Formats: sequence, C-alpha cells, structure tokens
Amino acid sequence: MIRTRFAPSPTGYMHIGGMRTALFCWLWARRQGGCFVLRIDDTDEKRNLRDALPPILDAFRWLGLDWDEGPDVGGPHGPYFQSERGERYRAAVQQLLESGKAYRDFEPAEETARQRQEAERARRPWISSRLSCELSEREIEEKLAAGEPHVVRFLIPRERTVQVTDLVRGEVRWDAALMPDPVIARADGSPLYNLATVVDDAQMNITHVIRAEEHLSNTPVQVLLYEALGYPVPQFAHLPFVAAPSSKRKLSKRDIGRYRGQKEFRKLFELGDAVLPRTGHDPSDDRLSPVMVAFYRDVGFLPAGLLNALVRLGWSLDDETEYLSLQEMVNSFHLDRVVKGAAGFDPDKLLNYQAHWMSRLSEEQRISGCRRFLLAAGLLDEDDAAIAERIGPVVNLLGDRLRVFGDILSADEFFVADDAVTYDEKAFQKRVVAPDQAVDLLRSLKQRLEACAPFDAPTLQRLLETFVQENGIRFGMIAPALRVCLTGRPQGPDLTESMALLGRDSCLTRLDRALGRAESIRADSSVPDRTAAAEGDC
RNA sequence: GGCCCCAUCGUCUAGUCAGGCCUAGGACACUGGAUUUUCAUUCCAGCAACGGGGGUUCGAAUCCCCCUGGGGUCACCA
Repeated sequence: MIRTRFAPSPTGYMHIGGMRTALFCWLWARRQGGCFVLRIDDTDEKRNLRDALPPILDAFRWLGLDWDEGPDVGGPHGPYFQSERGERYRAAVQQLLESGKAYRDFEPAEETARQRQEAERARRPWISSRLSCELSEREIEEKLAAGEPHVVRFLIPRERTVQVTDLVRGEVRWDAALMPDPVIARADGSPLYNLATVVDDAQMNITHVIRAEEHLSNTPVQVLLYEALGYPVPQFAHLPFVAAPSSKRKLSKRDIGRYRGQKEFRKLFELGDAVLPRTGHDPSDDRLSPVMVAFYRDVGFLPAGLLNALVRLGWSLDDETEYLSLQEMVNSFHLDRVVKGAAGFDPDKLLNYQAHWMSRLSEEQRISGCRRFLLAAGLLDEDDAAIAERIGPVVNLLGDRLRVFGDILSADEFFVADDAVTYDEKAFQKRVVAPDQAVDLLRSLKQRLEACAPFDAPTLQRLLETFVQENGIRFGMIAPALRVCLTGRPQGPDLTESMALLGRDSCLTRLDRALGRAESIRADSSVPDRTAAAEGDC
C-alpha cells in the first residue's frame, strides 16, 4: 500500500509551490490507490495554530484535494501534529543515545560556530569536532548532574557512502565523511526537523517521500537516521521547485514586491487590483499575492484552472495533452514523467488553462460563480428581482470575456444605478466631447430610441443602421459614442444586445446624463482640441 | 567556498533510458492575415531551441569526458 504525505508548517498561507508539491503527492497516492496523509510540522512553531492552520486546509479543500489521515479526520497513525508527538521523538533520541549512535555534545554553541567559521575561512569542509565523545561516562554524569546545557548529536558513520535511487533524479550519492554530526535534540530536549521527520515518516508508514528539491541535501542525514533507528528507508522523489516567471530562481514570498513590477506578473496583479479591493480584501496583503493559493480563489479562478497549471509545471502526460481534469490527472499521473529542471511559473499559461475550464462550465455554474462576486462587491441586491435576473443574460452576453469570476465586476455598468455610471475619461473625450457632430447626432438618435419598439437587439440594430444611412455617416461615428454614454466604456460586448439588456429607460436616462456632461465639458474648455477628434472606425 | 542538482523555441514541454522515423513535435506568448461594424472569441499563417568543445559511431538532441552557465543547500528553521 502506497502512502504519501505532505507536511506543511503552519504559516498562515499556502504557497503555490508547496501546493504543487502537495498535488503531486496527492496524485501519486490516488493514482496508486494509496493513502495521502496530511501532517502538521509545528515543531517549535510559536505561531498561533488556530490562525495559521485554517488557510492551509482551506487551500486543499478549495482545490478538492482530500486527505485520508490528518487534521480533522484523524487516523490510525496519529497524532498528526508534531507538537503532540514529543514522546516519540524523545524515545528515538534515547534509543540512539543508548545504542551509541548519538552523543551528548557539551561544546558551547559559540565554540561550534567558531570552528565552522574557521573552516569556512580556511576553505575546508567543516565536520564536528566530537570533543564531547572523549568524555568518560563519569564526566558525562557529572556534567548532567551539574545541569550543564548540551545538545544531542547524531554520530555520522563517516566511513559510509550514502546512496539513494531518487525516483526523479536517479542515483545520488554522498560521502558521509564530509557530513557534520547533525543536532537531533536541542538543549531543552525538543527534536529537530531531520529527526522528527524521519520518526514520523517511519511511524506513519510513509512509502514515498515526495518533496521539493531543496530537501535533497537533507536526504543523506535522514537515510542514515532511518538506518540507525532500524526503520526501512522509504522511496524518495525530489521534485524540481517552481521558479519565478522567466527565471530559475525559486518562486518566493519574499520577492513579492519585486514581482509586482514584472511584466510577466502584470496581468495577475491587475486582476487582483481590480477585484480584491471591491470584495473586501486587501490587495497589498502578501497572503493574497499571486504567490499564494488564496489569491486565485479570491480573484475568481476555478480550481480546475489552477490545478491544470500546477500539474503541467514539471510534468507532462505526452507530447500534446495540455488540458487535464483532476480525474484525468489521477488516471494518468506518473512520477516517471516528472522533469528534473526547475519550471518557471507562467501566468499567461495559467490564464489560458483557466479560460479553457471556464468555457466548459454550464451556464448555471457561471452564474452562481459570478453571483458570489457581485454579492461580495455589494452590486447585487437580492431583493431587487430585476437586477438579480439580469445576471444570467449579462454572463451570457459577456461570453469568453469572462475569464475569471471576478471579471464580472468589470461589467458593473449592468448592475449600477443609471446615475452611478463612471466614464472612461479618455474615451468619453475622444468619442463624445471632441467630435463636432457627436452630441447632436446622439441627441437625434435619442429621439428615435424613445420611439423604438420593441426595444430588442434586432430592432435596435435596424434602427442604428437606418440612422447611420439617413445621416450619411459611418457606423464608427455613432456606435462608439453611444457605447461610452451608456456603459462608460470604450469597448465591450455587442452594443445592441447591451442596450436591450439595459432597457429603454436606463438607456435614455444614461444618454441624457452623458449628453449633459459632454456639453458642460465643452462649455468649460475655452480652447477645444479638435485634433483629438476621432477618426472613429469602430 | 564545500557538497548536491540541473541545462531543447521568450515560457511550459515532447524526443534522451533502448542513437537513425528529428530538415527537432505540441502548447502558451508574440507577429501577420481572415471572420466579428468595437472588445473578446474562432480560424489560418509566421517567428522561434538542442549552451560550448572534444570524443565514440556509418550516423548523436540522444552515449562518454571536459568546460561554461544556472540553481539548491550548508542552523540548537522547517
């Protein structure tokens, strides 16, 4: 029975790279009909678990990655919090001490650090002095009785060569003679990562340790620990890390500030800036940056879109398959096909996967997704049936323009009051204010609209065509201007469909308002800039 | 610096283990065109890569060596 685990430390956020690692662990377990364990590495974390853990579990739940054992669900190998497993680590340390595979090191930390620096300066590898190993049993007992502080170090068998057959990297070997004796228990007796991980993975019967590449250098120590404790050594698979766009550097929370200015990340940050503030979130919160899973949820991505992007970072099914549902991933995932090189996270490609999965949604699914965002932005009054019923038609009208659910907010002209339309200033100037005939044309068109019946798209379309013909103008002279007046925007979905949706009353009211606005602007500007007049060709 | 890992279009990748089917395939991005009376879609076309040098071989992206470049890690963090 295959068992994999993901062991996050509670940090209060779920990193996109960590999520990819978790996805691969999960897929491997599911693919093999095994178990996926979630374990919380909260050794020595002073953080508040109650605040720091939920965001991580939420990320898993949102993406639909369930766990067979771990927080909330328990399991036969618990507890699943390292902070509750202290006894087991103490027992392991005791066992190593008694079998002579570890020793108490009384050397002051400063002294050890000094030796390390000296070795570094002399450009030679540093290994432990092992001075404390010279101590007689009596001396040790005396020091213990005197309460002298000490750590416990694992005694590296220096004659060994450690070799592992990594499932993605193949054979990797290390010379143990070059390895310092790692501390496995602090002065206060608490365990360190390498020890705790080995004890947990072994006791939880983890068969495949799938983790990010940065752990590769921990592997030899851990292998030696497995052996010293008499545990079977699991299989290892070290995944290449997720790199920042167009780079080979690890995607990092610390670099968020720099990412903000990068062109590769621009679309994502723009999306965040457009959606997050309007739905009660703070876009400057690092926990809601494109490096974190929560960002994608709160901006309106689909789990399928993010998942698809993540799985293709370092893995491919064959030479052509790009789009995979979670079920298809489960059916076809294999560690054999994980690549070795770091993969740069590509926002453009992510957007493309997202668009693909969005297009496969049913109308109802799209509507309910958008409703959440309209509600969160306060644009939807559930009591106003007329507005509520408008969501469906708007969503349909928007079509492919709706890439993420948050995009619905950029069509807010269909949900705001007629006197709350905000205008794209540049477009308003260019299409309505600057052209000499624009205002007169619009005024004349308004009269036709008043009489237009029925007020539906085909009729409006004919009306516009006739209007254009009669006035001997081009479509581009009137359509863009009309659009700006009605929606405030320079472009958007089909104009007459939009008008029909808005309804006659709204159209007329908005037209009036815009016309009044244009006139007062023209009156204000003593030197009208005619050169800016549109050679409208829309 | 020590140790370890990695190296195909701008990006994600196929091809490498079992050398010839590779004048290196797909996708995203980009560019041009068609459709759409705007935008978005859709369709067609184009651009574009085996880091360098030595071997081995009839033949190398694929095997070997060296170099270069990039990265990770070196805690009483995880």
